[in-house]
Amino acid sequence: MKALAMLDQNENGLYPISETFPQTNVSPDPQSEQRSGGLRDRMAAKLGFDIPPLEIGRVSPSANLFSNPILVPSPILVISPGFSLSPFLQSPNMLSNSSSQIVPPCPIPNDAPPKTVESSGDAHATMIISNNNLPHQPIEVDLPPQGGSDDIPTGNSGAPLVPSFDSEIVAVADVMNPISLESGSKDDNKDREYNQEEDKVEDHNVVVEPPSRKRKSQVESEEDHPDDGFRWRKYGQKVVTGNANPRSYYRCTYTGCEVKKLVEKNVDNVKLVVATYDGIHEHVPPPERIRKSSAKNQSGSSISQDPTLGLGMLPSSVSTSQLLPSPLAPQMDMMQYYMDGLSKLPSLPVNQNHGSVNRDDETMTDRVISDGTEVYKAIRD
DNA sequence: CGGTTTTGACCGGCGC
DNA sequence: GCGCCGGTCAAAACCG
Repeated sequence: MKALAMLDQNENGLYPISETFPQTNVSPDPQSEQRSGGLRDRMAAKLGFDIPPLEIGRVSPSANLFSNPILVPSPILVISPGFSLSPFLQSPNMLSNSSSQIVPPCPIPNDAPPKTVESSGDAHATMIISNNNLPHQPIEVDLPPQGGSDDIPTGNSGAPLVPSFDSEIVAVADVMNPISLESGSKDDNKDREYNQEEDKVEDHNVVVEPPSRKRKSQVESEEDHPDDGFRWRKYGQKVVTGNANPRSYYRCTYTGCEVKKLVEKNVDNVKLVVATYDGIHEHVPPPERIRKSSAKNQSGSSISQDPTLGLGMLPSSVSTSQLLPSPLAPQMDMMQYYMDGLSKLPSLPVNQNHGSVNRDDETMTDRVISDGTEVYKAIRD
């Protein structure tokens, strides 16, 4: 999302939320589609590939997710299967480290070629981000099957409520320099195979349905098990071959949620935590965690800084009315959640120099927060 | 006291 | 069949 905002950066370096979050205009605005389309066109022009339109739907995610017929329908984002902003919001690195910088999903000038990375896992795409210690840090996100997924709830429009990781990641991979990560893992072969698939995608502009819903992220973290907004219960730990650092096994504690997470430290860099998510949360993060997140955000330390934030989560349905009682609450909560995420997004300098911190980063971030808050406030009012 | 973590044991898949 | 390995179980310990 932030990356999208960046792509639409105006000459002042600001990212008006009205364009950054065209879909946040919760009222059915016939012009919003037009605006969104305009932004989309500009982005598409910059990115060099066609971006399916974002759709705004008034659907009841709760009805789908929780089968509660009385809940007031709440506006949620319905992202077209062909495009989703979720990776940007979900990108832990984007939300985690104020000093980290994201390589935008578009060709950017750079003095030196980014550290080569390749998608890993059986269905991963790769995003390259940088950070002070790791100039180009990969985020690897597994791609869930597109469409036809039994367990991914869909809205009235049929678009998945669970954020889609497929095509947008592929799109990101398209315009970046996906290459090889020095992982040496036994998944490398599969990685290469999938890269070939991505190449096909690039050739034909067709999204290939990935076979796995696993998602893998490699993030920097001082913690062995960084908080990601969800509650996990550790059920095992094992030292696996090829890595002296033990691998920890976590299960989501949410009743009925089968999502699992494997966390292990990178062999080469213990500051890198590799988190592999198995499954997709079809529930929202614990409300207290969200509130805690907001509170912590203001104090500069939050779960949004968690490197693994959001992977495998369900941000577009965060605004279920189960969280807050007011009919307006769902919208507010969603907005707050997005704003929380936005507020933690570091600035996205187009000109990135090997992870060096843009001196204007903080200022730019502040401005973004300020603008976003103001615009959001205006929307709310 | 309820939830979480720890940790050794157990199980199934896979290669030899 | 055997051993290795990754993943899971479950009881005890720990913690707030």
